[in-house]
This record gives sequence, structure tokens and C-alpha cells, in this order.
Amino acid sequence: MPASTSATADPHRHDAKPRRRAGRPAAAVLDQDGITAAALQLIGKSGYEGFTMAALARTLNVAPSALYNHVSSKRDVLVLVQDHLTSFVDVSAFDAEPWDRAVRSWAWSYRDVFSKHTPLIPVIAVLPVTDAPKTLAMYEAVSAGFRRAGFPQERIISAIVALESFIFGSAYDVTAPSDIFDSGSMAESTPNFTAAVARLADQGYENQADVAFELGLGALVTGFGALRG
Amino acid sequence: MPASTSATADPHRHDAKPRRRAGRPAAAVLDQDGITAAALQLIGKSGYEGFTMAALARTLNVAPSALYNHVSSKRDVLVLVQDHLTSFVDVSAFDAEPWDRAVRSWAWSYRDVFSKHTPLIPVIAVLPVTDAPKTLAMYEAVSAGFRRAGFPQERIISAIVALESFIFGSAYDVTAPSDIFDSGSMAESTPNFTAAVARLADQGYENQADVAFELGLGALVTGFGALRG
DNA sequence: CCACTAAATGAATGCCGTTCATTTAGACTA
DNA sequence: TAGTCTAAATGAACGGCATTCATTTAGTGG
Repeated sequence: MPASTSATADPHRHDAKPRRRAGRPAAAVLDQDGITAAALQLIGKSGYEGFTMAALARTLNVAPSALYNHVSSKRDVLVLVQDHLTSFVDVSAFDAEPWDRAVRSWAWSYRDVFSKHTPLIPVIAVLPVTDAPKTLAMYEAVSAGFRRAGFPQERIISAIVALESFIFGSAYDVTAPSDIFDSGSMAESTPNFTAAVARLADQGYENQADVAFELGLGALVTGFGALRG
Repeated sequence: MPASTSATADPHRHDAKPRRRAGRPAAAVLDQDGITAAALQLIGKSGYEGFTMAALARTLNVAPSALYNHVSSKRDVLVLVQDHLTSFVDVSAFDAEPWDRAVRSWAWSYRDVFSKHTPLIPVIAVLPVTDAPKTLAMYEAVSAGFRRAGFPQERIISAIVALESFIFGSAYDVTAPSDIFDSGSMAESTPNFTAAVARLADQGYENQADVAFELGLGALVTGFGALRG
């Protein structure tokens, strides 16, 4: 039976300990960690367009079908990659800094990690935490930070979800073309919008996505900070 | 030359007026509006998994390749659908209510429309407004509302972008499974998170995604409201 | 009636994720 | 040592996908 990251647990498994019934073949060429690492490297080199099961198998010197002994679908591989990436999100500030600074630090880190992996966002956004242990560990660290800061327990999850939604949406902005708001030939019929875009451009040279992120993050942190007991 | 919604404008076009050089064939079976309507209907019936160029052609009683006389790619069709959907977003409150209530009304409407079409979010989030006239019209209405409310011009776009990011991220939440936060067998190692999830569940029967959206939207509206002159 | 052209056709292309019967080769048992 | 069990790898195959292209169709203006 192949390994699986699927959400539905195997109902035939009697206990947690994996029972070895008989002999095993020698050093397996493949395992989930190796697949995850190779996938991450491939994505880094070829992007998500070039990330195919065939290409992944090639980098592992293996037939494409061999992957399916360790993973049940391409989506499974994406889940593994997503969870691994989440371990790069920096939650250390929750142990070292006041709540508002910790949230900001975490949020920026989170956005930066996934702005380079926006195709994973539809996956991660609806993924049960059971299937992503490192992601769960991140939530635990953040939840602990909120609790220590005096947050009412029944608001913690909602606040984290709201922040995360803002973070995911903002990750897309980072990859948007810089002329995304150029109204072109329709400028005359959209005077208010066109003027606002022009005024924004007049401002400094700072990244537009960063400015919006800072603005929204500030509002969320201030607003949520008022909930603390 | 086939019609195109592509971002790069045709450099060979001399003026805006479409010059008819010679005779035209009779009633074309297909046009962009018809394709858009059929696509929307097909998506409603079969979802985005069932939305293929072949299936779309079938509903139009046409060969798949015929679509490419009016549209340059499947992505083009998605852009057409996205823009059409945006016209369903309600911006009327900006003409009838105070700014904060108008923003809330618009944001809820925007989220509700795209929570049923999350596969379009990666498309819309990075789409130049030139390619989506109805989307541009929405931005104009919102920008006008912000300006009338006394917003400094150079902050209007950033505030809208931040709100939109939050809206897109929140649209995913609506489609997430309700047990997404069930930590299962790892509950013992994540006490803070697990407790917070339990406390949230103790609360009313309200939709979890709606609670988080309301919480975040309130913070953003309050925070941005303070920017008005 | 002819020349022109937008639009539809249908076959072909290349890629994709995935399945499956079969083979391989260690490891335990007797 | 011989026999058996099994996880894992193979390679061929499948169906589906978006897209391309040479060709045909059928109105229209000259």
C-alpha cells in the first residue's frame, strides 16, 4: 500500500506502530522527504509551469509511475512542498517581542515565503491542518503568542484566519505586473481612479505591493490589538 | 485576425475604428459575449473541473477550434468570465450610504461573488485593468467613494488593494471544509491552538468564515477611516 | 460573377496525470 | 541454502487536455 498524505485516514490501520510483517527490499530510492526536496528544487529552477510529475521523476532518475508508490497524486506533492515551505515562516518573534511587533514580523515573513509560491495558495487555503504538521506547528506558535498577549480565546482563530486571508491575497500582489493599474485608453471615463493611480505613482519609489501590505497590516494589528484583555 | 483580450495590444493597429476592408460572412455563430455567457453557464453546471474548451464548444454546437477565432486562449475566456462577474459586485452603496457602510457592503458583495469562483482569483489578482473594463468601472466607483469621503488621493489605491487582498483571501475560506482546523491526533502537542479552536466551536452556529471576515473587515474599515481628512 | 475574407472545420500534435500488469531484489523463515 | 513474501521500480498504455493548421464554407462588396 503506498504512502499517502490524503485527508482520510486508513480505516484498516489498527494501531499507530507500523508493523513489519515480512522482509523488506533494500534501500528504497525514493521517500517523501526526497520527493519534497526534489520538488522544491525543480520548482525553483523551472517554476510551476515546468513542475510536472515526469520532470520530477527525471530529476530523481526514476520512472514517473514510481512516484505513485510514495505519493497518491500531484496534489499530494504540492501539499508536501507547502508544508515544508511553512517551516521557513519565522514565528520566533512571538517569543522575543511584544505582540504587535511579533504579528508584523510573522506576517511579513509569511507573505514573503508564499509570494514566491502563489500556485500553492489555493491548496494551502483549504487544506485541513491534519495533513500539514509543520503548518500546524506554526499555528500553535502563533496561537500561543496571541494567548500570552491576553487575547480572548474565542477570538484567536478568527483573528488568525483574517490575517492569513490578508496575507494570501497580498502574496498575489507581489507578483502582479507594475503597470497593472494603467487604465490606458479608458482613462477619461475613470477620472477618480486614474487620478488616484497617478498620485500614488508620484509618491516614492517604494514597492506598491509593500505599501498596501503595510497599510492593511497596520490596520489589522491596531484593530485586533484592541481586543486584548 | 481573431479577436483577443490579450494584455499586449496589437502594434499593427493604426486606429481605434475597426476598418472593414471587404465583405463579411453572414451571421457569425460565435462572439465574445456568447462565449462568456456559455462559459458562465457551463461553470455553473459543471464547475471548474468540467470547464474545458471542448465542453464549452459542445454547448455552443461548434468545434473546439472555432473558439480560437474569437479568443486566444482558455485564459482569455476566464478573463472574460471574471470581468462579467465583476459587474455583479454591488457598488451602489457608495452613492447612498456613508463611507464605512458603503465599504462594508461592497466588500461583502465582492467576497460573495468570488467565493463561488475561487479558481478565477489567481487570474484576477494579477490582471491589468486594461483587459477588464467592467472591473475598471468598479474601481472607478470605489475610488470616487473614497475621494468623496475625504481620503487623501495618494492613499486611495493602496487602501483598495489592501481591502481587495483581504477579500480574495477570505473568498477561499468560504469554500474550506468545516473541519479544516481539527488537529486530530496531534492535539496534545498543540494545546494552545486546539483550545482556541474548541472555544471558537463553543460559540454560536455562525459560519466560521463569516466571523473572521467580519472581524477583519471591521478592523480595516476602522483603521482606514482614520486616514480621512 | 468574381474576389475577398471572417469564420468553422476536423485532423493532428504534444503534453499531461495516472493506472496497471509485470519485474526486480532484498529480507525473513524453515 | 532454498523458498516465500513484499515494497518498490518499470514501461507501456490510456484518456483527456489546450492548441495549431491546412482546408473548406458561405456571405459581401465591387
